Amino acid sequence: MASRAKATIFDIAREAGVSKSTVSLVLQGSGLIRPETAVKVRKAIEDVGYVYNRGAANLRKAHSNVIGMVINDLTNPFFAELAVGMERVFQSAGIVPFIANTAENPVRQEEVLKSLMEQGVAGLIVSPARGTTPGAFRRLEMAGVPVVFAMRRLPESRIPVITPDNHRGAYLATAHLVGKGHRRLAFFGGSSDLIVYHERLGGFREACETLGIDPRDALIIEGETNRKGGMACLETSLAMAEPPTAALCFNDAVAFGVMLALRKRGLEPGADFAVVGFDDVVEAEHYMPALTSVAVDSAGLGERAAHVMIKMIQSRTTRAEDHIGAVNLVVRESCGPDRRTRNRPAATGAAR
Amino acid sequence: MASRAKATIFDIAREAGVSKSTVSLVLQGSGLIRPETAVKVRKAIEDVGYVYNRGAANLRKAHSNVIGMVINDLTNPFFAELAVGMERVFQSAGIVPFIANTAENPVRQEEVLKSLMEQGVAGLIVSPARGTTPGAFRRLEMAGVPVVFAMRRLPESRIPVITPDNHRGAYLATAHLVGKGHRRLAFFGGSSDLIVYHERLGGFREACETLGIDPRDALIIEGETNRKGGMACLETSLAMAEPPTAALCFNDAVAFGVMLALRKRGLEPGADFAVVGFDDVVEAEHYMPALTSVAVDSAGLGERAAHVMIKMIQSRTTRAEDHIGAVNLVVRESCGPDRRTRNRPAATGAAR
DNA sequence: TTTATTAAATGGAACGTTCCAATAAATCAA
DNA sequence: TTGATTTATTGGAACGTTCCATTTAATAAA
Repeated sequence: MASRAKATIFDIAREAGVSKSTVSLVLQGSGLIRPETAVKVRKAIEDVGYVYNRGAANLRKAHSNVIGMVINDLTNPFFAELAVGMERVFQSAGIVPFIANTAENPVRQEEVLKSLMEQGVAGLIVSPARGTTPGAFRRLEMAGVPVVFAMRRLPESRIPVITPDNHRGAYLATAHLVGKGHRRLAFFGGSSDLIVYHERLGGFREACETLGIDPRDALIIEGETNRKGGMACLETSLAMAEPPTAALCFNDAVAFGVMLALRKRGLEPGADFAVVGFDDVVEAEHYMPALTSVAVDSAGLGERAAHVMIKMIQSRTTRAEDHIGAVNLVVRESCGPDRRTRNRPAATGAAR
Repeated sequence: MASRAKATIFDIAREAGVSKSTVSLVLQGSGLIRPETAVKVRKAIEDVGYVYNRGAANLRKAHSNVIGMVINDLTNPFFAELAVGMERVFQSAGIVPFIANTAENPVRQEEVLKSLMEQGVAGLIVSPARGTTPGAFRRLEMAGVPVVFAMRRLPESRIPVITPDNHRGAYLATAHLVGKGHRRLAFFGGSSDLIVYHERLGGFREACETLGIDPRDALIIEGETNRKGGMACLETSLAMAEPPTAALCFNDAVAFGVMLALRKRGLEPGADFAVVGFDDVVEAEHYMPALTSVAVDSAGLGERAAHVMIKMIQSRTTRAEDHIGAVNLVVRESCGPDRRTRNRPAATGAAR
């Protein structure tokens, strides 16, 4: 039961027979106090069941040891990994990250951001919700709180960004498909309100152009960025006069949807229709067939974002370099050669 | 650039030509101030770029509006859903949940808990890390902070618990397998340091007993609670003299592992070996074949936990009723009848 | 008009820390 | 011994709020 009025440093002081200042010093691990005094104080701390009041401390101290990470979709394993990567580095720096979910809702995001600010966070790592208005972060800039964007960027914003090289990833994946002999390609899923979409689509387009794919043979179908979206995209594409034989998907979830839809039609992903995903979530490896995907190392990006944040806090600046993370194509079993190609033999892929 | 010394209510007061108390009242939405004064103040708040300092406020106020949720594995979509459920109800109650991940590490958990306490949270919802010592929450009890456990419980603890009915879920699933004609059953994955394990295993055992399965035909293999663990369990079981024909898995991840391992051996999950999962994560539905699983409604449990927490905070108590959430078996395609059974025809399952 | 009542605004103390300047005690140099 | 220096400890002010008790202004009742 217990729980009398919360214990403060004064209670500790009384218990240990020293002054509040001494207690404070012990709490901060100052070397100024005599070791014996320190143990005495520490015992008292234990005895009175003291819990440190960081709010009170922050009133005097320059800044707090908490940073907020604001994530647009916690249920996406991809973002969860990002979070885990960040936590790794923050933990070893003795700072505690609090995660908040915006569920892809700008209004919710506004609330979360406000609340985190009020809590006095030292910095913010944000994967902005879709539809975030450019002005949404002006308050934070005004307040001088360091912010870094992770995975997603906002148009016309001076906030540093940590993202994978989406353009290159899409280029690599597309080139892989072309190398397998595919000539009628599709880009499935995503929508143009996402900058990531333009980046990935850009890589796809450039690859098509460079490698001599007729623009009319590069089909683009927007759609939701989940399994359902993928299924819909496939259906739409197969209903066309000359359907594609391979698709690069906006992300792995879309790719899974495409594979599901193929199976439903009695087609075998990989053999009958090649599909490449993006993000390389853990599931990709365990799928049937295993999904070829562009690995973005989200945990690594999370670590990177955390490091940048720590740097910003230490140098008390609100600016930092962007960081574009390397990507690489992980070739698995979801894209075989184009069966209908017979004029030129399929290039030997790096499948293993 | 901006960001002069942080603005306080005094700055607002000066700007608006009122007293700090008036500003405070406006901030709290008190009806005592004249509307015109209020707008004047609100304008000043905007102008000076004020951000509320909740730490300072909490120094006087009874308690804060933040509650912490401490989760043992954020990368498990199951827990992410739990989090999402909680957020839904907290949001509408105007309280902000901060999520922290312990990565199944008791030491990390200790740190996280400490940090949250120092931050002055109003309450804590915890899914304790594996290997948590019973004493780990004594400090919290002493401090009188309301705590509820979600999904997992601790031995000999008086902290209220919100969990699914694991025993019943396992019973249902086992009965389903028996109904399909299986007589040599296995329970795959999990380990005895988890109370959940004992609950689920208990349901399995009771069903076997009640439904006349020879105890020697009820095989129990512990293992990691992920895909790898599932694969290992299957291998071990098939190496036995009289291998089982069906398995109830500790959770869906284990079940996915089992299915993967079956495929690798050229066996068809469902037809050649029946497998049932537990938790019914979203993937279960989309797997190939779709996984029969015990649905636990994690989002619902999250909502429930949040409600209980709110009640506890309001009635300033640290006690509450446990809540055992209903479960139901979602029958899909991963368990057909036992092919080797021919003495008695398989009971018609509730497959749809 | 005077007085009582209500409405609006205010000053001051308190919340639990940190940190500076000051003191007290111990050690050293002369 | 005395003063200077170092080592430990301490009191007080400050941080940005809230809330109570007051004051002031406006309105109603007499």
